[in-house]
Amino acid sequence: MPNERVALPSTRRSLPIALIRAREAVMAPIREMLAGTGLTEQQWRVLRVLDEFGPMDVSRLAREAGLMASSLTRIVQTMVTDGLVTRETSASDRRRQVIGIASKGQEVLSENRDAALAIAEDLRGRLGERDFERLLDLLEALAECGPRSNGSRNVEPNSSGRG
Amino acid sequence: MPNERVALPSTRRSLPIALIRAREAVMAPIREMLAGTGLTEQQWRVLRVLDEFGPMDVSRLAREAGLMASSLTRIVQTMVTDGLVTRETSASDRRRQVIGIASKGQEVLSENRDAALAIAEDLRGRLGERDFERLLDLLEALAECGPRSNGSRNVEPNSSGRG
DNA sequence: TATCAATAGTTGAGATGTTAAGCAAAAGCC
DNA sequence: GGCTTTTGCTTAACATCTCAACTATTGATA
Repeated sequence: MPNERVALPSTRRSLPIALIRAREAVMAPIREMLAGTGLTEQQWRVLRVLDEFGPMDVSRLAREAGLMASSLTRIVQTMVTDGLVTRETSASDRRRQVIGIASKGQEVLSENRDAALAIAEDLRGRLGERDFERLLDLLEALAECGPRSNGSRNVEPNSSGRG
Repeated sequence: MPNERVALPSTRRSLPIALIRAREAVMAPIREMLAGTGLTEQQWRVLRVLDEFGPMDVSRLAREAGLMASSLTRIVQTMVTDGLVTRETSASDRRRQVIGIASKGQEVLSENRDAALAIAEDLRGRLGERDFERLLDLLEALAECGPRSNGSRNVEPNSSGRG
């Protein structure tokens, strides 16, 4: 029998779960599109960002594509091997790795541009122009009120067991 | 240099990326809360669902918690080992595995209930009551128009009445 | 009864998410 | 210059995601 003591908000109206379900629905057609290319959804995002803004270092690429730097390191390694992107050390700052689109990456983008556009417009149509924009605004507001609101970095020096 | 041929929507207004960023912001305080417990965010969701609805089989648990059945199999295995949940074969259908909360799971829930409630209310406050509800409605609508274009799958009559 | 299809759950493999630790280059300071 | 701190990226370890293949049970069928 469910616990009645404090009544947490229902998981049916839980933001974490709702965000996961929504992402699942949004990604379904994109994954279907990518199935024929051998790309993962993350690799596709990397190409999309580089296509929009041009070559950039790993840090910015991670930020723009919504990926963690540690994940991106591995993703880029695979993509370099597959001829999708290029990677070279920056001349002005040898710490930075500048990532750019390689020929095969351009091919994949060209071949899937129309399909991707159709998927985006279909989604926009289903939700409605107004709700679509409102949703993006709300998600952006949500992201803003998170980690970057201020310092307040809670440092708990614990590390209890659980190896 | 960016490709100009068709102009895909900007990644700055991309739903997949926006959803990931929003989830990141929402999960940050929850992860901080869970850091002291040794639970992952998925394990916490499992406990939350079982706490709200009581024992259930793996399929429904996966649906309610927004997890894939294959992931849940492994998550439950770990949680059984850690004494967080129980697992027993259903008497009426031996294919089904019924999952319930174990004593240690109840403990974790009790110990973190207040903190979880505070996090949820803080988020609600930051976004504002109206936007918070609107966001949940929009995310639900998005999830509905995804894999099953069926529509009308809504169980609750609260859909989009108000402005 | 034997058989086939559907369902519930599990497992395997490869890729990503998450955290912590590590290294090299750059920036700041004496 | 020599020293310390910060920054950018990488690696390691473990958990999860995703897809595909698999087992076991159930239900339908002849």
